[in-house]
Amino acid sequence: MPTIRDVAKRAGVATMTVSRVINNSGYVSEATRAKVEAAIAELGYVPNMLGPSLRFNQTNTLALVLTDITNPFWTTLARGVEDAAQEKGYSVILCNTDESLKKQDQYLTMLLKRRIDGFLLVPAGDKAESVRLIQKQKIALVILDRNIPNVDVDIVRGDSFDGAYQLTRHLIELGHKQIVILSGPQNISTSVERVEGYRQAIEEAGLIYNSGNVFWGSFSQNMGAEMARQALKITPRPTAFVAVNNFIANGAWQTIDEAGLTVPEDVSLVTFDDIPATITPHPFLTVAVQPAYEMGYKATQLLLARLLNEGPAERQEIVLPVKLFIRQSSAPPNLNGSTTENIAGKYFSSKSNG
Amino acid sequence: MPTIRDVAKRAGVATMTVSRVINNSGYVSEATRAKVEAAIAELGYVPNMLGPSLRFNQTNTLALVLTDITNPFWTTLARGVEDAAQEKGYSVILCNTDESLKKQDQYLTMLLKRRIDGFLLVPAGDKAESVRLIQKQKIALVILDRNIPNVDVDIVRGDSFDGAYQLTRHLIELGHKQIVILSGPQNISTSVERVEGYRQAIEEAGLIYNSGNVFWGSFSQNMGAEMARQALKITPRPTAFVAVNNFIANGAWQTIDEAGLTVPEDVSLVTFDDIPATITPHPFLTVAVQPAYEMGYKATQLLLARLLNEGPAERQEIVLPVKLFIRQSSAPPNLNGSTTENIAGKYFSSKSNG
DNA sequence: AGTTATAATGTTACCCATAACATGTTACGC
DNA sequence: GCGTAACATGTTATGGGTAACATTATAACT
Repeated sequence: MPTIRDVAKRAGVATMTVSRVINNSGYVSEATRAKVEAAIAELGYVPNMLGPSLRFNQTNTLALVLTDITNPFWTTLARGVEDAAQEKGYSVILCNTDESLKKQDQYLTMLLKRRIDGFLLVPAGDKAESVRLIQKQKIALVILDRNIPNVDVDIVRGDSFDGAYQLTRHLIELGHKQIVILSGPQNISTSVERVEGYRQAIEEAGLIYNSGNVFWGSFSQNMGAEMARQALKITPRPTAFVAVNNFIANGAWQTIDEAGLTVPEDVSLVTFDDIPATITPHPFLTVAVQPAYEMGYKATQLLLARLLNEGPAERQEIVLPVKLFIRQSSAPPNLNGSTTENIAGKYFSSKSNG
Repeated sequence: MPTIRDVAKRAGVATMTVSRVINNSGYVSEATRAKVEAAIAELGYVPNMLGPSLRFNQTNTLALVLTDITNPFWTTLARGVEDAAQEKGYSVILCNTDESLKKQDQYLTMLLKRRIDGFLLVPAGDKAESVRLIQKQKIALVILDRNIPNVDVDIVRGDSFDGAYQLTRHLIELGHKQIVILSGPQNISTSVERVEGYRQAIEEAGLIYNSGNVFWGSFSQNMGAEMARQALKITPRPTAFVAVNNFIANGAWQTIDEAGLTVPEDVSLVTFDDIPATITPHPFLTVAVQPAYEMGYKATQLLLARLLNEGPAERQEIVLPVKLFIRQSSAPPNLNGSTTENIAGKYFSSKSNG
C-alpha cells in the first residue's frame, strides 16, 4: 500500500505538503494541490490513521460493550450510539459479552490495548472492578442501563423503578391480587430496581409483598420459561406476571401456553422492553418502553463531551423516563376460570411448530 | 498511560526484556520475569497495540459491514462472525449501512484508513466499485449474502433461488394459483434470485408467470406494506404472498390486517428469514430459513484463511442450503370467501395499538 | 583452561503522518 | 527599492513496540 512518501515523491513535493492537501490545512498553491491530488488518485493512496493515532494517542474510536446483540433493545440503543458518534467523526466497535464477566474483561483489555478513546459499557454483574480497570487508565467511560454501587462514574439509564411500578399498578388497577415478578440476576441493578418498583406498587395498594412471588433468574428466554414454570405452581395460581425484560416475557409466555393456559384470560403478562414493529407486526404485550435509541444517543454525547473536556464537572446520572403501552396481554383476572368474552380482542395462543 | 519504557525503567531492564515477558518469547530468567511482572502490575501497564500495528501493518481487526443491524438475521450472522474471529484472536468492527451506498463508502474509507486486516461485506447495491476500492488496496474481502456480477471475489451466501422455489412450490401444492411475490431492490442479487426461484416454481407447475405479480421494493416494513397494498388491488385478488424477507412480510401482514383480511384464510403469507424464538415466542409465518450464524462463521473462516495465505487458490462461492419451515401462515386458498374452519389452528389478527 | 553451545539481556532501526519550526518566495505599501 | 506581511514549501523529531542483530553471562563439554 502506498504511503504519503510515495505520493510526495510522485508529486515532487515534501510529505508535509501532501499532508496539507489531505487535511486542508496551511497554505498550498493551486498548482501544487492539483499535482498532489493527481498523485493520490493515481496511486489510490489512503492515509494510514495508525501513524497519527500512535503519535497523538487518539484513535477516534469508541467501544460499545453490551450484553446481548440479538436483543432488539440493544441494537436500537446501538444505533443511537452509532449516530451520535458519527456526527463527531468517531467510529464504534461493538462487543457482545453474553452477560459473562470473563468475556467482558477480555474485551475490555483488548480495547484498552487498542487505545480506544472512550467506553460505553453495559456492565455484566455489579462488580466495580471492570470500571476501575478502565478508570485506572484514565479512559472516558459512561455506564449504560445499569447502576454499579459505590463508583464515581457517569450513568445513563432508564427509570426501572418507575417502569415496574407502572406495570404493577396497571395490573392492580385491573383487579389482580396474585402478581408475580420474573426478574433477572440479583446482582444487576435493573433487576433489583424493577423488583423494588413492583414492591412499591404492591404495598401502596395494601397488598402483601411476598418474596415467594419474586423470581430471580437471568435475562433469557429459557430462564423466563423456567421461572414461569415455578410461578405456576404457586397456589392460588398467580393471575398476572410481570417480566423484567422481553426475552423473559417470551419464555414465560411459552410456559403459559404449554400449561394449556391463555394470555390474558388465565394469566396477564406484562413486560419491559418493546420489540419493534418491523419484527413483531402485532404487538400484543403490555410493555414499559425505555427510550433505547435516546439512551444510546445521550450516553454517547456525554461520553464525547467528557473526552473533549467539555462535560459538566460533576458526575452525571441521567435517568430517562419509561412509557407504558397497554396492549392485549393484560386484562382483569378471570377468578372463576369460566369462559369469558375475549376482553382484549383477538389474540394468539397457537403453539410453535417451527 | 505508562509505556513499555516506564515498565522497563521501573524493573531496571531494557524494553526488549519487558516485551519478551509480555509475549512469552525468547529467554527471560525467572528473577527478571518476576521483577518485570511486578512493575507491570504496579503501573497498571497495558501494551499499546498501535505500535506494532503501525510497524507490521497488522491490526488483528476485521470489519463486518452490513445493511441493517436491527434485523435479527444480521445480528445472528454477526455472532457467527464474532465467534470465528475471536477463535483466531481477531476483533470485529461492526458497521451499519442502512442499504445506503454513500454510508457504505464512508465506512469503507474509514476502515481502510484504519488498516483493517479484512472485510466482510454485505454490499448495498450491485456496483462493483466498492469491491474494487477494497481490492485495489489488496485487503482480504469476503462478500456475504449477495452476489455482485463480474467481480472476482469470494462469496458466502444462502440459496436464494432454492428457498424461493421451495416457498412457492409449497403454496402451489396447497392449491394456490394467484401467487404474488414482494421482493426487494431490483439491483440486489437476493431479490432477483428469489424472484427467479419463484418463477421456476410457477412455470414448472404450468402456471403463467406474470410480471404484474412481481413487486420490486426494498427490504423494509414500510415497503412491504406498500407492495402488499398494490398487490391486493389485483383482480382476482391474490391468494398467497411470498415475501423475500422478514421485514417485508411483517409490513405485508399489517396491510392484510388493515384490509380486514386474515392470514391464512384470505391470504397465505410465506417469507424468507426467521425471527428467533427469543423475540417471537409464537412463530406463525411459514419461512425459508437461511443458516445465518453459519454464514457468518464460514465467511469469517474463509476470510481468515485468505489473510493468512492458507486459503484455496480459486475464488470460492459457498452457497448454503435453505430450510423450509411450514407453519400456520400458509393454508389452502379459500376460493369462495365464505367462513371456513381455521385450518392452521388458532392464529392472530389483532390490530396493533402500541 | 579453553572452546563452544545456549541462556540472558541490551541496542537500534523501523513503521506513518504531522506538529513545530525553518526557510524561501511573492505582493504590496510607502 | 526596501521592509513587512502573507503565502508556500521543506526539515526534523516524535510516538510505542519489536525484529534483527549484538553482546555478555553461564553451563557443558573436551
